[in-house]
Amino acid sequence: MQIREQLETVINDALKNALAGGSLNLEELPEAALERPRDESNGDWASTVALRVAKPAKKNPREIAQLIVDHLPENDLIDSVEIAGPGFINIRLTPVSYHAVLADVLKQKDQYGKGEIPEGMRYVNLEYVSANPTGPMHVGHGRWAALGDATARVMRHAGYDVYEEFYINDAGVQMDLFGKSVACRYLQILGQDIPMIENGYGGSYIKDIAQGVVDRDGDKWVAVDDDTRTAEFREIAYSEMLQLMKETLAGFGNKFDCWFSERSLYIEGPDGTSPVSRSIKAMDEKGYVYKEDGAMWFRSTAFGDEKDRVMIKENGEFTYFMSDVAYHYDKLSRGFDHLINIWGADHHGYVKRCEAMLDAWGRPGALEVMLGQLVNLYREGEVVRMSKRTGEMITFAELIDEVGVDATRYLMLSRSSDQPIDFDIEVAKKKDASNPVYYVQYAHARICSILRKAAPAGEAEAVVAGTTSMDELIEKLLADGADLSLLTHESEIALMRKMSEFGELVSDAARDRAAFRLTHYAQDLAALFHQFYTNCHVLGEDKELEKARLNLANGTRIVLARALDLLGVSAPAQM
RNA sequence: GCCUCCGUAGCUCAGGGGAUAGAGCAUCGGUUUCCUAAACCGAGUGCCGUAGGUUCGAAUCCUAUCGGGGGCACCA
Repeated sequence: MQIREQLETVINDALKNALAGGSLNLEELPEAALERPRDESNGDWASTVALRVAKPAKKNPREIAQLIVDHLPENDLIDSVEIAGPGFINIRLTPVSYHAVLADVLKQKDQYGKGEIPEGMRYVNLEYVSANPTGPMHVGHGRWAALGDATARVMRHAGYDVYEEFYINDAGVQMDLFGKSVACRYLQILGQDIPMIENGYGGSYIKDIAQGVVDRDGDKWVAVDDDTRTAEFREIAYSEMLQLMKETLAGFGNKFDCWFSERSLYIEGPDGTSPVSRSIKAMDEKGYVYKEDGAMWFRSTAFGDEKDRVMIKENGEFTYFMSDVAYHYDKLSRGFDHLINIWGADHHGYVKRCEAMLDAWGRPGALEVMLGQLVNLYREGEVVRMSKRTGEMITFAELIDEVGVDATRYLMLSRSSDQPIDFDIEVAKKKDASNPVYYVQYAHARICSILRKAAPAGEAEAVVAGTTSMDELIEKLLADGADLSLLTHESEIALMRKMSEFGELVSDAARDRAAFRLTHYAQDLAALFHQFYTNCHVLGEDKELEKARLNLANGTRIVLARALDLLGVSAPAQM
């Protein structure tokens, strides 16, 4: 049980005692109202319950606070209590309660801070990136890749069952244009003097794909009719682009559970229905579908959308929105409790109509759209959009190549998704204090270094050589346990206090879909470790103290590594 | 015009009802016979965009307003 919950119980008991004794008059038991004071001089925890109930209880808040303090039950959690200001109850915890936190970390290891989400809210579909397979991913997609992955990791640690999905827009006009563009380049390479098609794709990667076909197939596709060639090139180009995206994302550490094809929405099953037809039927049955001007409409205005939306055009073609209707219906039918989509802020206008369709199916609120602000790329303060090398948009793959996965992820995640990011490539590449990712990683590496030094001769070398793992070494080294009550130094207590916040941080960050908070936490924890390192020598101290401190260092390592892992950033044992 | 995100230290941003508003960077000064100085310690900076309102209490909630980003198709 976490410290907050334990404290809540204690405060609740005090309130109950005061109520039972008749010294406090309230209709119902108020909440413990615990918070962490910003200023440490106001204690480890504070309750504002006295301020909150002053009015209904018709009493001065300081008097109420005193009553609560007088009725506190016996416990080994609270060291001292102080009534401050208008009626704050400031609580200082015993060292014992912090030692229990560390013991918990050491026991639970990477499971520390794991939460539980009740059945019925747990199974979540998270769809993100979903870049069109008609070109390489740009830097903005990278932000969604980092954000989606970290969100999934954080939510999983909080107890959700997250299913990560990538929606491939492999149907529709853009795909055809893409295929035609490559086919056109192909013919040009083979000497035909033809112009690029109207609205064709201009990037040099189109030529590269075409050249690839020339190298492989020669002039095999020159003599065939246009439709065959277009279809063939569309598939070739599509699979090449998709493969490229999969490789880039895998290299970035993303693992999607599903790559969902838009085309599949239009394929009829043995029963003669498709996701498209089923989704329309489900809407129609509730009365939200109508025909007008020869088109088929969704009455989204019934749910607050500013206008109704066309699903099937007058000419019989499906709109892009139709695909989304079918896609979301399909997701629902796969049994998810909740759907989350991560979109760029430029899709803001599209949200309402998508939420409306879930209303229409009787699942209001089941879809949550996370809108993230965009990424502005800089190099030494100057805006860059184009790559110097290719003269085209800098791709996500190029960015990772230049900056590295860890720094890219960390910087992409280090601020709220409501905030646009100014990503400076040169700053991201710096390996000094101005780059927070290395600050955090360095703390981890420092801890590992201490642990290696503490190991018997030969064993550390085995780790460096790779014949045993860091985990095995630590397991052996700390097998005896230690007397954690020796950890009483201010810097030691501060570290344990920070560790005690981890579980709550994870569950809050998961609830608020705010993975970026983990970056702040990691930096705070790293800073506290560096302070501890400076103030408290570990090796060569009194044997028992050394053991206790090694355990504290290892506990810090565990939590630090977990925090980094939730961000998808590596925790190096050496730097 | 409508919708939405944002406005907090020199810069980049946290904090989103609670106490004297924080962090990193940058700037200046200090610390190494000793576990990684990629570190630590010290110093300064704020009409929390503006004006009203709600509240015991507002940077935080509400309204208005100013400024900036993004969006408002039978396009995808």
